[in-house]
Amino acid sequence: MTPSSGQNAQADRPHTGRRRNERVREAILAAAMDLLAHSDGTPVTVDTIARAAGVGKQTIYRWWPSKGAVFLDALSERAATVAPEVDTGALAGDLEAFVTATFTGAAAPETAPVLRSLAREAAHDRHLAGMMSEFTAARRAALRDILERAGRRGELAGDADLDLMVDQVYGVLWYRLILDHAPLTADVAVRLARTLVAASAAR
Amino acid sequence: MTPSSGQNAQADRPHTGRRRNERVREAILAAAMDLLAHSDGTPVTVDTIARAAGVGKQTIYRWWPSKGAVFLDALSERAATVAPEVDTGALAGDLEAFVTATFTGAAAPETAPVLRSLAREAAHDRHLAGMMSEFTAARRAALRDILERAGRRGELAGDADLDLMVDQVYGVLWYRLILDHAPLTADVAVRLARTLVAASAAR
DNA sequence: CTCTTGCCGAGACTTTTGGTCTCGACATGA
DNA sequence: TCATGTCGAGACCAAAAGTCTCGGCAAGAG
Repeated sequence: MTPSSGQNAQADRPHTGRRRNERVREAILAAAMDLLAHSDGTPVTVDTIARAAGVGKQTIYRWWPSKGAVFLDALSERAATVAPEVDTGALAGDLEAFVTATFTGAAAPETAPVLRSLAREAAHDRHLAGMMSEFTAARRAALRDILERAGRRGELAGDADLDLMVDQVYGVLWYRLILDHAPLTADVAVRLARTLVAASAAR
Repeated sequence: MTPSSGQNAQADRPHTGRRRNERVREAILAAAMDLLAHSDGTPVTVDTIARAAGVGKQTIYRWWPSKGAVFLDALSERAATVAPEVDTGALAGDLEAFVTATFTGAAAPETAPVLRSLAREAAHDRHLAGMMSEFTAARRAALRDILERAGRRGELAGDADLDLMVDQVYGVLWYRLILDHAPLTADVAVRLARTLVAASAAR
C-alpha cells in the first residue's frame, strides 16, 4: 500500500522517456541461445551473455528476474517447434505424430543443449524452476488432451491411467535427454507410442 | 614421473602417524544425510555440513573430492534399499517386484529429498555427475537383466526394445521424483510393470 | 618414553558467479 | 527544452566451493 496520491500513481501516469529498445532484447536472447547451444559444458554466465550481446548486465536484470528466465524466454521464442495439435481421428495416429514431433524437436542439435542447460539452471534457480513447472505442466496437458479425446471415442480401457501414460512419454524424453545414454529418435518415439496404445487399448 | 628415489617413495613407505578416525567419517555422512533429508529447499552447503558434524571443512575435502561425492557416499551407505534381485520365474512377477521396490524405495520420505538434492548437485558438479552416471547405469543394467532373462525364456516379442522399457521405468521414476506432480506409489509401479509386460509379450 | 608422521578442528583466504547499485550518455515524447 | 526512463559500463556485494595454514594431538616406531 502506502499510496502517494490518487489511487495508483504508476498505473495512471502514461509512459514517458526513452522506450525499450527491441533490438537489445533480441540481441540478448540470441546471445543466450547461441552460447547455450555451443556451450562445451561450461556453464553460461550472465557476464558472458552481456558481453556477447554487447549489453550492460543491468539491462538484462531490468527485464528478466534471473538468468534462467532469460534462457526460458529465449527457448520459448523458438518453441514454434511445439508439437502440432494434430487430430487424425485415431489414437495411434495422434500419439505417434505428437511423440515423434516432441522427441525429434527436443533432440534436435540446436535445442537439446538448451534444454539440458535449462534443466541445470532450474536446479539452482527458484524462479526458473517455477517457470519450468508451468512449462512442463502445459506440455503434459497437451498430451493428455489427445488421450482424453481417445477415451471419449472409447478407444481406451476404462482403467487406463492417462497421467502415467503422459509421464512415460516425458519421463523417457527428459531421462534420455539429460543422461544422454540412448537416442531420442523418431524410431524410438514410434515404438513408445505403439507401446502405449497397445497397453491401454479397450478390451 | 619425477621420481624422487627408488620407485615410488609414497607407496613403499608404510603408513605412520595418526590414522583416519572412522567416527569422523560417520559423523560427516550422517550430518549430510540429515541435512539433505530435512532441507527446506535451501541448498545444503559444505560449511553447514562441517558445522553440523562438528568437523573442519578441510577434513571433508581431505577424503572426498567434492560436496556431491559426500552426498553420493552417504546415499550409497544406506542404499541397502537397492532392489532385491528376485527371480519368480516369470517376467510379470519379477518386474512388478523390482519396480515396486524401486519406486517405493525412492519415494520414501527419508530418501526422496536426498535423491532430489543429489540430482540438483549433479547439475553443477562434474565429479558427481560422472558418479551418478555410473550409478544410474548400474541400476538400468539390473533391470535389463530381468528383461533379458525373460527374453531367454521366450516371454518377449522378438522386436521388443529392452532399453526403451528400462528407460520407461527410470524415466517415470526420476520425472515424478523431481517434478513432484504425481505420486510414486506401489500402485503406480504395478500399473507400469503390467503395461510393459502387456506391450512386450511374445505374440 | 620420545619422536616423527599425519589426522583433526578452526578459520582465514581465494575465486567464481549471481545479482545490485551508480553513473554519465542519450533517446523520447510532452 | 526538459523530465523521464533506457542504455552500456563497471564497481560493488554476498554466497558458496574449494584451498591453505596453523596449533593440537593421536598413533605407531624405535
